[in-house]
Amino acid sequence: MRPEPSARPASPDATTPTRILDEAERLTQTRGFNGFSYADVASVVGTTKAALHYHYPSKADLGHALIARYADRFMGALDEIDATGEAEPDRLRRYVRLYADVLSRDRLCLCGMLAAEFGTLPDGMREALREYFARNETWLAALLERGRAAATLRFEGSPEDSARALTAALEGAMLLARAHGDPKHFDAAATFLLREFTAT
Amino acid sequence: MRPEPSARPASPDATTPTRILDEAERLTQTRGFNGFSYADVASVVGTTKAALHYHYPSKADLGHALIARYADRFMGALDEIDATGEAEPDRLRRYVRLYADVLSRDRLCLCGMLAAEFGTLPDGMREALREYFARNETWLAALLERGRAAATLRFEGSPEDSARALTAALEGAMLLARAHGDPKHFDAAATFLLREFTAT
DNA sequence: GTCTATAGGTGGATAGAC
DNA sequence: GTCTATCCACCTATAGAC
Repeated sequence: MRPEPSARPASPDATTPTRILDEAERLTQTRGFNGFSYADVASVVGTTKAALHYHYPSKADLGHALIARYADRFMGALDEIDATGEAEPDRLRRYVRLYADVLSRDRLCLCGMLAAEFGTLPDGMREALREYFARNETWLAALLERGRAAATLRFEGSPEDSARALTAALEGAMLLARAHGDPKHFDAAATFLLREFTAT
Repeated sequence: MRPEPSARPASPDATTPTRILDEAERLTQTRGFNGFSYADVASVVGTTKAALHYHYPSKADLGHALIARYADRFMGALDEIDATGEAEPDRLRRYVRLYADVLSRDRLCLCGMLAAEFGTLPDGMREALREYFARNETWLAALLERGRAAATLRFEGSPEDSARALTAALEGAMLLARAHGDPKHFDAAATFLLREFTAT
């Protein structure tokens, strides 16, 4: 593969499995799960392909671990948003910012990337992906419903459908912002979406 | 690779370059540009890898041809929409239906798929992709602007930003509908978006 | 837990006959 | 234009020493 500009481990003090996941995650978010090899990860982590296979015997195992950790972190971030106790429009803005932060680090959503590679993923990873999006949308739908009940958010149709549309729009906006080479395109799309839900 | 259920050429009477493009297009839309090989295409077309390399010397050449044909067809479809002379809301519905039709054939937008693989694409294909989305959004922005002027469409902000948000949402909705395994998720998102633009 | 070495397969691409 | 045969780089994965 074409080597990345500065291929250095992001967290040199972490344990090996963590450093492997860190780099595999970065590569999946930038090049896709099919866009990197064990050799790519090993060269950045500073170890060998065999060591990777010791921690993650098959690439499907690695992929499963990637989704599990990413999902845990994301759900953790949602818990933090809930813990703020803010009103729904503010929580919604925080939710959108989660995506913007990923893009600002020149990455795409790990699961959005994997969704694009859905046709080549092993069954286990497919199921984990569906689970991720389902939990994501369940949380968002609950937020939308509370907001509508409190008259601070406005939308027609079911909260579930609106949550799915919003998630899809954010994933697509990340995708196209990167293709355009301009993160501001994401912000414009995000502004548009937030306006639709918060307009009086 | 895991062979597809029914691997038969879709257009057995067409010329070889066309049949190659047909199958490469199908594979890109289902598995991604990095998710298939010349051998995969050759086996379905009923020829050899060498014959493919005769028509498309490198995979980048093949990719460029894929984008060019897809873009031509898509812009042709936009011309047809314009030729109907319908009001903007109806044209917008036709535009959304273009995406739904692709999904109904168990495919994703070719360029959306390539956008996800952006990090691994050669420069020429990246440029062609940007061009595709730019033309797409220009057409859509013009439609939105006319609709707003005629008071048949409603949105805030610039037509360009709204067009980008809409395109992104449709691309993302295709992606997630496939991951969920349910095309109805796309329809729900499309309904939501159309309602936002056409609500009185 | 990490290494060297290598197996076994597939990737894109080419040479040269027909 | 299409074929057979082949090259070489790279892929995932394993064996076995340390």
